[in-house]
Amino acid sequence: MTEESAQPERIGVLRPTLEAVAELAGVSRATVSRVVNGGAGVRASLRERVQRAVEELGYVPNQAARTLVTRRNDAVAVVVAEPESRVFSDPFFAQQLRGIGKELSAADSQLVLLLVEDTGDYQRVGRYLAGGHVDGALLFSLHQDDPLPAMAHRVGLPTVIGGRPWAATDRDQLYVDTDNRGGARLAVGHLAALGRRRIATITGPLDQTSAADRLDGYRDILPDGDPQLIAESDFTQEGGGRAMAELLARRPDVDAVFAASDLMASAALRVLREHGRRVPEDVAVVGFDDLESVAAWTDPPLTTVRQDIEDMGRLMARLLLRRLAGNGGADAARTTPASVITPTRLVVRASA
Amino acid sequence: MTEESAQPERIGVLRPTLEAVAELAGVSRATVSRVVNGGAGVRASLRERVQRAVEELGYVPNQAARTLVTRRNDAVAVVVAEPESRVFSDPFFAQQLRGIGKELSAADSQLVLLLVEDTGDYQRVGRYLAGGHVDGALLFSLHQDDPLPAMAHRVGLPTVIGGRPWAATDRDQLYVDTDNRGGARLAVGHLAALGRRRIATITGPLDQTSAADRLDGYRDILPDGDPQLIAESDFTQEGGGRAMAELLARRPDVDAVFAASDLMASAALRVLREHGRRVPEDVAVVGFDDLESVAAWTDPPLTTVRQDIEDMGRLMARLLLRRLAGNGGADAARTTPASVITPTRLVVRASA
DNA sequence: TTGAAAGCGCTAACAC
DNA sequence: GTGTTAGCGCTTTCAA
Repeated sequence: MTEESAQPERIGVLRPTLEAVAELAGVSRATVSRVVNGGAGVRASLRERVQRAVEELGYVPNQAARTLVTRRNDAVAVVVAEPESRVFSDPFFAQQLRGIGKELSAADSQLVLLLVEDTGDYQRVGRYLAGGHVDGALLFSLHQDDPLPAMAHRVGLPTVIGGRPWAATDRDQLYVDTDNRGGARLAVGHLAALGRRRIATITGPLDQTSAADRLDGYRDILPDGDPQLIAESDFTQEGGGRAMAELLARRPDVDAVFAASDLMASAALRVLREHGRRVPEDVAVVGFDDLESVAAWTDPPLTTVRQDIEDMGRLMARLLLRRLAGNGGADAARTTPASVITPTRLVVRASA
Repeated sequence: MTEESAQPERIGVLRPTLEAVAELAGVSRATVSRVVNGGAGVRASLRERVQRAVEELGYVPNQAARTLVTRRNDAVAVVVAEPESRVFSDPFFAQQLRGIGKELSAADSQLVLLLVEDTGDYQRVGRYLAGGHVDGALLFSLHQDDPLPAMAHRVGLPTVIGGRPWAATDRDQLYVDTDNRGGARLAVGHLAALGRRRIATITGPLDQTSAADRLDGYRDILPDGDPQLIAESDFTQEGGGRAMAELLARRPDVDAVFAASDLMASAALRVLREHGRRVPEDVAVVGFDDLESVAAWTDPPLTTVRQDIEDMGRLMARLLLRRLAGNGGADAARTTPASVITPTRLVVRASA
C-alpha cells in the first residue's frame, strides 16, 4: 500500500467517479452524465434515482476529465501586469474587476485573477494560460513590449485587452478603451474656455497608451504649447505631487492644470495649497477618471473627465464571452465582436 | 466543417499534441513526455531532437490531460470572502497576498485568486474548488458560519485558513493566526502603565475571531471595565470615526483608546482632533496592525501592535505546500504541519 | 534507454 | 430513453 500503483490508492477522501454513481443507481455512466449535466431526456424516475446516488456519494464531477473532452473550463483569467501594491491601491482596478465579476457570474464562469509581479512570473502565468486552465483571458496594464498578448495568441487563447495595445499582435485583437484623447480635449478645452492661457498637464507614464493618448488630446487643443508646461508622471498620488511642484518651479505663472488621473489631480491640489495658490481662482485643475472615492471629496471637489470604469470591465467580459460563444460556426464573421471605445464626458465641480 | 465532430475540428490555432511532437521527432510519446518533464533518463541526442520538435510546433502540454493522470495542478486558490471594495481598500490583504505569492512562486505553483462577492458566488466557488482545479486552498475573512471550510473538507481539498476559525470543521484544520489576544494585552497594558484610567476600545466586527480575541485581550487587563467604554465597529476608517465620536459622547472623560486596527485608529485620531482633544496629552491612542502606509504617517504617528502580515501569508502558503507534499507517505504523522500563532509586539511612537 | 499499452474520468456519437 | 463505445492528451508501468 505504500507505493503508487494503478489501483486507486488515494490519501484522503476517495472521490467517487461517474462509474460509482452509475453502479449505485443501477444505470449506465452515460445516463448519470446526462443527469449531472441538466438531465434532459432522462425519465424522471431514473433521474431521481441518479440524483439520490450523487447525493449519497457526494459526487462532484472531475473537471480535468470533463475539460479534456469538452475543451471548456467555465473559467476566465484576468491578468494584471502590475505589482499588487498598485493593483490594491488604485480604485481603478477594483471597479473594473467588479464589472468583470458581475458579467462572468451571470455567465456562470469563474473569474481567476493572476498577478504578474515580476519578470519571472511571466513564464508561470504564460504556462498557466497556455495550459488550458481557462477559456479566455482579460489582460490589463500592459506596458510597451509585454509578451502576454503574443503568448496568448500563439496558443490560440481568446483574449480581450483593457486599454488600447501599442501594436496589434493579431489582426483582430479585441480591446476596450476609453476615449482618452477625446476626454483630454474636453478637459483642456474647458480650461481654455475659462480663459486660462498657461495650461499645464501632468501625464501618466508615457509607455502606456492611455497616458500617451491623453497627452495627445492636450496637444490637440494646444498645438503650440510650451513644453515646460508638460510634466511626465506615473498616475500615482506621490508622482502627481512631485510633478505639480516641478511645474510650479518651472512656470510659477501657471494658471491651469490638466492632470491625467484623479489621484494625481488630488495631489496637485494639495501641493498648490501648500504653495499658497487658490483653486480655482489662481489655478484651475481638471482631473481624469471621476473616481467616486476621490473626485467628490477633494477640497475643492474636482472637475474631471468621467469614464465609466465598471462598465468597461463589463464590456470586456461581454466581448470575451461573445467570442467564446461564437466559436462553433462558419458564421463567425457575423457574430464576431469588435473593439470598443467608450465615451467620456466632463463633470464640472468646483476646481475648474 | 460546420458541425462538431470527433475529428480535430478546431476554430483557431490547432494545438499540437504529444503525438505530433513524437511523430516529428521520430520517437514515441513516452519519450517526449519524459523530455517535457525534465528529460531524466533520455539520451542527450534524442532529448535535443525532441526539444527542437517541441519548439518548432510550439507545443504546450494540455494541463487537463496531465492533471487527469497526475492529480496535480500546481495551482493554489486563495479565496477571500469579502466584497472587493474591502479587499482592495484594506492593505492587509495586499500584504498577505504578497507573502503568499512569493512562497507559491518559489514552489512554482500558480496563485489563483477567487473573490466571493455575494452569497450566490459560494456555489460557483465551491464548484471550482471541488472540481479539482487547484491542489489546495487558502481561505480568508471567514465569517461565523461560512460554508467554505466544510465544502473543502467534504471533497478532501487541503486547506489552510487565515485567522482562527470559530469552530474546527475538521479535527486537524490548519490555520495561521496572530496572537490577537496577547497583542491586545500589550496595547492595553501599555496604556494602563501610562497611568490612563478610562481606557476605551474600538472593536472590529465581533463575528470575526480576530476582533473577538482582541476584545478578550482588552478585558484580560480591564476585567471590571465600564461597558460604555467598548464600541463595536467594523475595521474600516468610516466605522472607526463613528465609534470614536460615540465614545466621546458616552464618556467625554475618556483618556485612552485602543483601536483594534490602524485604519480605525487613524480615524479616531482625526475625530479626537476635531473634538479638540490633544493626542497623546488628553487621550492616548494605540492601534493594531502596524500598517506601514498608515501608522507611520498619522499625526501624531501611531503607537500600535505590530504583526508581520506578509509573513503570515508566507506561513500559510508554506503550511499548505508542506501538507500537499506530505501526501504520499505512511509517515504523514511525522511530517504533518501544525497551526501557527504568530507573535505580536508593541511599536511605540507618539500617540501613546 | 526506449517503446507499447493501459488507463485517468468524462462526454458524445451511435445503436438499440 | 438508455446503453455501448470510442476517444480527449497525457503519464507510467512493464517489457524489450
